[in-house]
Amino acid sequence: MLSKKTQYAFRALAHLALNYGKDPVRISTIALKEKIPLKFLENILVELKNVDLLESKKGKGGGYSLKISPKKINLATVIRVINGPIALLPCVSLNFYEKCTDCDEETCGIRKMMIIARDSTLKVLEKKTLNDIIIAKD
Amino acid sequence: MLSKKTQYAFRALAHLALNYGKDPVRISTIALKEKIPLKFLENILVELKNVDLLESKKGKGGGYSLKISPKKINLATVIRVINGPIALLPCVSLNFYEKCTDCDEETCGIRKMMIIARDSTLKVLEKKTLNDIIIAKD
DNA sequence: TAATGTCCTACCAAAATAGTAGGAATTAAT
DNA sequence: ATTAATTCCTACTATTTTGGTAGGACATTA
Ligand code: FES
Ligand code: FES
Repeated sequence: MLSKKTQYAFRALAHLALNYGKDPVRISTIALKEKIPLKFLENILVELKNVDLLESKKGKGGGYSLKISPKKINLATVIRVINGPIALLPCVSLNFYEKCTDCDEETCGIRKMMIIARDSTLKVLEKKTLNDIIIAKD
Repeated sequence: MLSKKTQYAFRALAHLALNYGKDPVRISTIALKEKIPLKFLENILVELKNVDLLESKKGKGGGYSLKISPKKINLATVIRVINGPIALLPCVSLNFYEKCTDCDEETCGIRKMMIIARDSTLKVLEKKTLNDIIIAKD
């Protein structure tokens, strides 16, 4: 399951997606509207900014906004930044690969199945975007 | 990601699948061959027994064996028993549903996307079985 | 009744999760 | 220049989950 932090990230990003092209939105506004703990949200938004999904402006009239179009931010990207690997096992992760201890990759049937599962999941998560989230509301 | 415990469970089950129809296998044998901590493995096997995937025999000549055919044990079942929910959010879990706090299910676009992702993942995990794991070795 | 095995209860340390606190840095308006 | 508004940074903390271990009770077979 995704962490609450990741769920918060999605809610915040969906909020910002609705404001794409408009003025920046303050953290406090997002926290209030989306009911996310303020200081926790601060951490999340900075992380998203550090990977260039968001941009920020300080001082009066400042806040956060999406750096790129909601159509170009897919769900897999967000999950990887905030939550980590999408694959079910480290040995099948594309972005966070680690060798399984005491298991031989060549002959491992578990691994082969988990590759199939991963590809099936990724097919959805890499195709669906923030834009799909906000249009799905209707 | 799946816990190490779940990965151990799969390794043990794959081992037992290869012995399906034969004599029961001792915990200590599985622990040794699959390199799983013995006492930890005990816990795992008891859990799998409690949901009727395994059967056990005590005393000399005893051990564990699959209670049903490896073709009838799918990966989703194993994951749910040892690891918990497969869905990415509590609000889209079929077997471990919980309401999201501060999020309205009717209008939530995040939820709608995660349902699609869940179905895609389940399509694989519910179709693939222990038998697929052991034949995939070749 | 002794040996062989599973089963049960309880405990433990390390890591991850879900935050909180306090202030520094930057920008904009006065 | 000063002040107010806002993000940004560092660090701390409590709770839960993970990944085990220990010791013996219970059941089965020879
Ligand atoms: S190599 Fe990763 S599970 Fe076997
Ligand atoms: S209802 Fe579960 S994420 Fe919105």
